Amino acid sequence: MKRKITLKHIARELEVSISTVSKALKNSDEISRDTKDKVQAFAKLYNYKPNNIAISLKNKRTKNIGVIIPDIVHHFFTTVFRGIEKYANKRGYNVIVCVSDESFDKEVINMEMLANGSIDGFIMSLSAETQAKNDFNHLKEVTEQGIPLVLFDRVTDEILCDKVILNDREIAYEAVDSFIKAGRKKIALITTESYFNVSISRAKGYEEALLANNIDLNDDLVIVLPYDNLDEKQIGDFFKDNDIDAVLCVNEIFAIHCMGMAQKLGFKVPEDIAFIGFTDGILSKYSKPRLTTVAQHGDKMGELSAEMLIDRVENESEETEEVFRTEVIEATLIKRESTIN
Amino acid sequence: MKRKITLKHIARELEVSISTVSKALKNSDEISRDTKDKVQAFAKLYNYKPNNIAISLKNKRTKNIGVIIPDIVHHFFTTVFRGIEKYANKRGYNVIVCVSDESFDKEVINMEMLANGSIDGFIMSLSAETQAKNDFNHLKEVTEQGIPLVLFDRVTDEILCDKVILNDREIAYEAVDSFIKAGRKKIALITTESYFNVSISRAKGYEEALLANNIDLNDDLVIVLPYDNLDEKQIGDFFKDNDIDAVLCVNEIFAIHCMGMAQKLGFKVPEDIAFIGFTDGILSKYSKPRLTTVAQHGDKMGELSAEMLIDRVENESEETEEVFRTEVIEATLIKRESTIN
DNA sequence: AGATACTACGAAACCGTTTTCGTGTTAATA
DNA sequence: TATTAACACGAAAACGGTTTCGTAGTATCT
Repeated sequence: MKRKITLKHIARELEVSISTVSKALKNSDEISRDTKDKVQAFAKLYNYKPNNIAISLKNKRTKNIGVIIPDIVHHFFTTVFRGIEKYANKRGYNVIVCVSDESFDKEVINMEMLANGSIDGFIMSLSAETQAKNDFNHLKEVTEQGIPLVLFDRVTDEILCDKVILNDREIAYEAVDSFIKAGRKKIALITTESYFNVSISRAKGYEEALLANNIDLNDDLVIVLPYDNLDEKQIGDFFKDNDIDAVLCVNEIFAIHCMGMAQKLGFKVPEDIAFIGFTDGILSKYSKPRLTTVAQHGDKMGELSAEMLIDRVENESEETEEVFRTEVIEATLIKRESTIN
Repeated sequence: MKRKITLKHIARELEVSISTVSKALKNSDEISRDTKDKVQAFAKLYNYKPNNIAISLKNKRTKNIGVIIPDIVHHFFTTVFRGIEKYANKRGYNVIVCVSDESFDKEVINMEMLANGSIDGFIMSLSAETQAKNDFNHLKEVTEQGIPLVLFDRVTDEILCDKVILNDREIAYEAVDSFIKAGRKKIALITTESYFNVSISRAKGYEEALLANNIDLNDDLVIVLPYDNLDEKQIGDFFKDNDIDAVLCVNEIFAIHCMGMAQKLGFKVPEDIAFIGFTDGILSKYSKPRLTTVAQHGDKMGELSAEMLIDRVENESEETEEVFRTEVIEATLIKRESTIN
């Protein structure tokens, strides 16, 4: 077992000082050609690689970024993560992932674990609990320490930092508008608890589209479901008790699930009821009928988040008045069979 | 912006030495009650937290583990990752993830990035390209340096290290046997290129089950599909040209895809053809009919991998002759509608 | 009173780098 | 020949901790 070799070893072996070795490996012109050759050859022979930790300590830069997401087994977050990882790697950064599991406490613990030198900056999406509690002190502490932070998708106005969001309102408007253009008028919205900022935006787009088309809002056509543990009966009743010809769902699971329930009740999709869901995941592509969805372009969101974070990390020098950006990713409507008639 | 406070700051402020501060914070009984109180109060007031990087350098332990997986947007790997992250966090470790994207080169680069001090050990699953090339020098180098390594699922005999695998052969046997017990005899296998160790095992289980039931092997009933970019025609022809009443697919996408194609051709599932797939992902739960699958218990696999890795990391002291373990996770057959008749 | 033993703390080494600054040697210049 | 400049290198500090060891001062014991 050949242990890692250090500058000290090389120095001792070659009977020069550590500083000389360090400089020689960096091709400093303070060092003679001869010495450089000797050192470089030796280093290559023994496969010397500088110790990242030591460099991090010296530079106060880890080249690691911390990502905290509510859930990893979830298509949207997974694609965002993939975008982050891809971009970060390209710029020589590694990614440390923590999963908050939608829990406020875990989010706090994870941030604290990472905030003590392990990472140069955070990319995160708020947990459900954090949004419900409306408590962002852990984020404040981090930003006050000067650690760059980028929030994506589930963001909050309470924190000043860079953000990357989806044009949720506009795309929901567009989706509902497309229903109306196709001659549908009894349009339902299936959403989550309102503390999700994205749900609020999507609901707003839904309402605006209806109003713009002179359709009255009808509270009966809006149903709020828990994030998990869907109640079959509640959904079934919703379809039975209301006269509905189109449904916008704020996520993919809701859409697939509700579409399934509606079909079970005898409704034809899209003839009787059309469906559009958010998140263009794998379920939408393989469902029957294939589901029309809002593609959130998680990859792009992740890449952009990583770019914004790394740029800020690397330019923290310019202590100009910090001016934060909020970038908007344009969602697109992927039309499939659940809306064609 | 309050910058991070260090031992040095506290020492200077309280007019004691750095060593005293360090010991006081660790409640050393070398330090008087008075001094300890003073230091601890001050530290709490200014929210002192030791710098992880400095500790890592000193201890030669980062409390980070590196995870390299071929793909993150893939249910099985995602659940394994979740298991790893959950367990690792419980033991105070963070997880750095790199995605090899099924590429040999990326796998190598990622390993090298992490092997220079960033992590205490690796958990990985081989990329398709690595398995095809059969080149494992990057793994050898890492293990020779004494960095613990755990391989899961896609493993190789070429490398001596801890491993966590699925009882692929046995569960494939069980699946095929269940087809036969249900009266089916014309059983197809839809698999991937044979350099995947798991595909080989599954094929073996398939064959053994047939032979054990006195059914002759028929090469026509075994089809090899590329990992992505499925060819509709090829699959359609497969069902048209052969007389098939049951299909075992080595992954979920193949299963869903092929089941869809078969239905499109007019076959009834499960009446005409029954399907079983590997990976109990979200597709299987929402498909029509719902798909019978082999649950690989990725979470458990991840947890076990992390446990084995961390145990080894923390016991590297006991330089006993290294004896490596290969643990087997028992897959289970989740029976759903695609096999009930 | 002198030897001994605690107590409470500080100096310094160490982890593995980078980087500044100082210096001995040689070569070029006045 | 004395001065200066260039060259090639090493010592040491620094990053932020931990830990070993040495010691001044006081308390205890004979």
